[in-house]
Amino acid sequence: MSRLDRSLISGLPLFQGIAPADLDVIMQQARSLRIPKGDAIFEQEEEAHSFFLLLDGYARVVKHTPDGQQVIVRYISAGELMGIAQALGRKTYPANAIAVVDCVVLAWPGQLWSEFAARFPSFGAGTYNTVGARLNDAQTRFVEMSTEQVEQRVANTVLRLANQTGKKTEDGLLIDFPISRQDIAEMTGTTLHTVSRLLTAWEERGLVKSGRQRVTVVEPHRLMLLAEGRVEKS
Amino acid sequence: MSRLDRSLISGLPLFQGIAPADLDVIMQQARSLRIPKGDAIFEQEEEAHSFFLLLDGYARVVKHTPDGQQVIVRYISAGELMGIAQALGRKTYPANAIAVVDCVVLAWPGQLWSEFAARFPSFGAGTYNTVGARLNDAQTRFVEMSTEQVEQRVANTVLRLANQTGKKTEDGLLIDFPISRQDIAEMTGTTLHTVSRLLTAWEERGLVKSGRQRVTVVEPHRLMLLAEGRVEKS
DNA sequence: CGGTCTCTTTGCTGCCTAGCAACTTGCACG
DNA sequence: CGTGCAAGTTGCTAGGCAGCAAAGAGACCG
Repeated sequence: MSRLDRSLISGLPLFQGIAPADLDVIMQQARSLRIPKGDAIFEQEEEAHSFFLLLDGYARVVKHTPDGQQVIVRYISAGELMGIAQALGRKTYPANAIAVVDCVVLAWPGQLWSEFAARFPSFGAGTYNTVGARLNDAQTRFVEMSTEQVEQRVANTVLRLANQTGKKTEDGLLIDFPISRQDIAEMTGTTLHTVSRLLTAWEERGLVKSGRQRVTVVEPHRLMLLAEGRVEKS
Repeated sequence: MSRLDRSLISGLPLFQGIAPADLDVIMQQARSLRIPKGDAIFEQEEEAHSFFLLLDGYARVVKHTPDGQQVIVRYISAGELMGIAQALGRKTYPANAIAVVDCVVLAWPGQLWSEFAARFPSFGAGTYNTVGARLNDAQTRFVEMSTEQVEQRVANTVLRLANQTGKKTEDGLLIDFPISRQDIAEMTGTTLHTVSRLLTAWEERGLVKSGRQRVTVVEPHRLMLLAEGRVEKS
């Protein structure tokens, strides 16, 4: 394991207002892990032994249903906490986390969470803001699933991903990690076939460009109108 | 306003381990409100001035979509906290809360939340357990919406409500507050017509009994099988 | 550079369930 | 005790989208 320097985390909002000496203390107790693309960071039902900070890469949070289907709950970007079951009094992780690309994560033993939160109030508050945002997000997506049809849901999801991770290219906003039609289907409660048809239709209208494991939003504004159901469907 | 005694809250899990004298302090800062059936306790987008404890009754948490549809996010039972936006760093309430029957709530000014959490760690931890449970619930329902068809979703929802609030009657478990077909539809992303058809079909098979604003689960076990999709549909 | 595997596209069919409309039931209120 | 309204029921139709199947397109590997 390499030496862990506080500079890895000192720029993150979560650690603002914590003294450099304290950051060193925090880092001393962290382990750094490299997770190859496709490997699990933690798994559903597993005992929550650690909590994690994603330093680099992207991770996918996935829930499995009893009958073997899977649903993508969210994507995690670099700088975000994950696996914070302890903060919510849970004994096990509620989902799987899979590295979408090669990732670097920091891991701390679970019982340290409450210690950190007590010693560094801004850390605790920051975590709970994250939790609040995720709860809000989960409910928003539940409302979407309840009230919108597939095309609007897929449009909303693509827009969210582009906003969360989009990299500017000459064509538009490119989603920054490999994402298949199947992945988008698992986020929106549809099938890869339907997603494929939609992306093709959108591409013909100039809204997006897409290819193998790749989606670029060309015209966010028009796609947003479509997501809101205020224009003709494909 | 009537005198507020600590006995109103001393039995709740949330306040276990807090000294009677401290409970008195907590109660001194509370206002007690009676909310008639149908009135709002707080509203979506409104500034989060208070947080609440439902002392008696049931409340419905509802989100409105921009185009005027509404979705029922959850029901709150007596003894639960609600409107704890402050705990998650939110400035406004994320949804409406409506009294489903005449309710009694305690309200505290929002800024007291962090004070309580700091002085009474078990209170803070209890809140976050609640938040964790709600996040988990929201994600579970999202997965259901993604992977199950209407009949299974309605079955799951009716079972959850019966478990959460069910009163034993000679027929079975009766959901303890008035709930219409439309309400169930708004929890499951379907229409009142479909809910009506399902309840009728279930009643013919002896799984439930239902009437105007009333649902009784007669055979939870068989309904559960149906919810899991392991038996023939109606 | 060819073979293979995964991802993607696309046509066709069928079913679930939304949407509409008309009718019935039951509760509340004067 | 009748009247009115909200809640519930039910038949019919249509459409959105899943499911299946087969072919096409990249990417990776030896």
